[in-house]
Amino acid sequence: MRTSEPDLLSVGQVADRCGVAASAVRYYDDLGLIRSSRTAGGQRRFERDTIRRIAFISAAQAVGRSLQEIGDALASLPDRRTPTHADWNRVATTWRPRLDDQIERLVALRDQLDACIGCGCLSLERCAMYNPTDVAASLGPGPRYLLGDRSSDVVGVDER
Amino acid sequence: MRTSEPDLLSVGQVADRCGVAASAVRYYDDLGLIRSSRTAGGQRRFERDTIRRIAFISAAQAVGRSLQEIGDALASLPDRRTPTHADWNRVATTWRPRLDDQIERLVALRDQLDACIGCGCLSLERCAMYNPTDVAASLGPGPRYLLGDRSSDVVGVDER
DNA sequence: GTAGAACTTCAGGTGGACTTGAAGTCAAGG
DNA sequence: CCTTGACTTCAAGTCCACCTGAAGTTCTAC
Repeated sequence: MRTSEPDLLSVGQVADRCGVAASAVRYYDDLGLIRSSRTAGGQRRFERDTIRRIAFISAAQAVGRSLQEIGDALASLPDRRTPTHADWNRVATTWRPRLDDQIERLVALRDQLDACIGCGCLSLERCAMYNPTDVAASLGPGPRYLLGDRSSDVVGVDER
Repeated sequence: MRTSEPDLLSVGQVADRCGVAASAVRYYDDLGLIRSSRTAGGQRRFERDTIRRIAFISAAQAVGRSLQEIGDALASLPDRRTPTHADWNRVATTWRPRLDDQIERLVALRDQLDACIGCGCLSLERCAMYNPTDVAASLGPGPRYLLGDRSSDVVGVDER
């Protein structure tokens, strides 16, 4: 049973606090997204700021970032001390433009859907639907999109 | 060699025009997301409006929709005739609120990141980072997020 | 000191969206 | 008619982000 909350947290404690599975916590640890020390018996122990790192990981995943990208971002956090406001602020600052970008693209897509599907045009050069390469990048690596830029193929043919 | 563009398109022609792989086109066909007829020799042939369907599929995937969801949406299109403006409009209309919602959540996350990481607070009850369940749904099924709602665990503990 | 919850590693599984390769068939230009 | 590129099916492989289960070990409250 877990009672008090000491300075170092076990896998299960971290998992509970972050709302992720223990297996995920171990996985993040194996990937180096979070750090752990070990007890004499070999069990993982985490600093309390690990919770914040995992919160960041979850939020970042929720907007489509891969663990690879997230790891890159987290790499800018200090390894040997608890991150300060300034440390986190640096991470937030680098990500903010990406979020802005993503929002922009979604808005563009929505507007295009209205203007384009709505009117049934889908005229090839102009249409976001038909030239989705720029949109594909907006969510980072989710499914592979395979949207090779075939603009050379796109001659203004009426699709009816 | 593909020369003229007849009324019915082959897998390769559709793939080229849509910027997706031929294997993907076949896959969509197998899933019933697009329709095909067959030549005497058993080769697939697609109507030209298939291009539009695939454009829709690609765009929808790019914003995180699964093929399942996309299939559901496309199911409202007529099977035996080329979709009209009104047909597509119906699809656009049903999806618009979802896009709006998704945009809203992203904006909220961005603002929270500014307010929350920026200031270093991450105070548990208030923080979008720490209570990301509502955000997880914003991109549909991508990676599984596992963000079980543990708000009961979230007692205002100072994370330092 | 002991029960039992929580931990360990490791191998293998899952799901979605395809891709790849093999072995064979079809279509169209010369 | 023949070549060649494009097509066919089917089985198996890939990638990511984990999950599951087994078999064994550690931790902690009593």
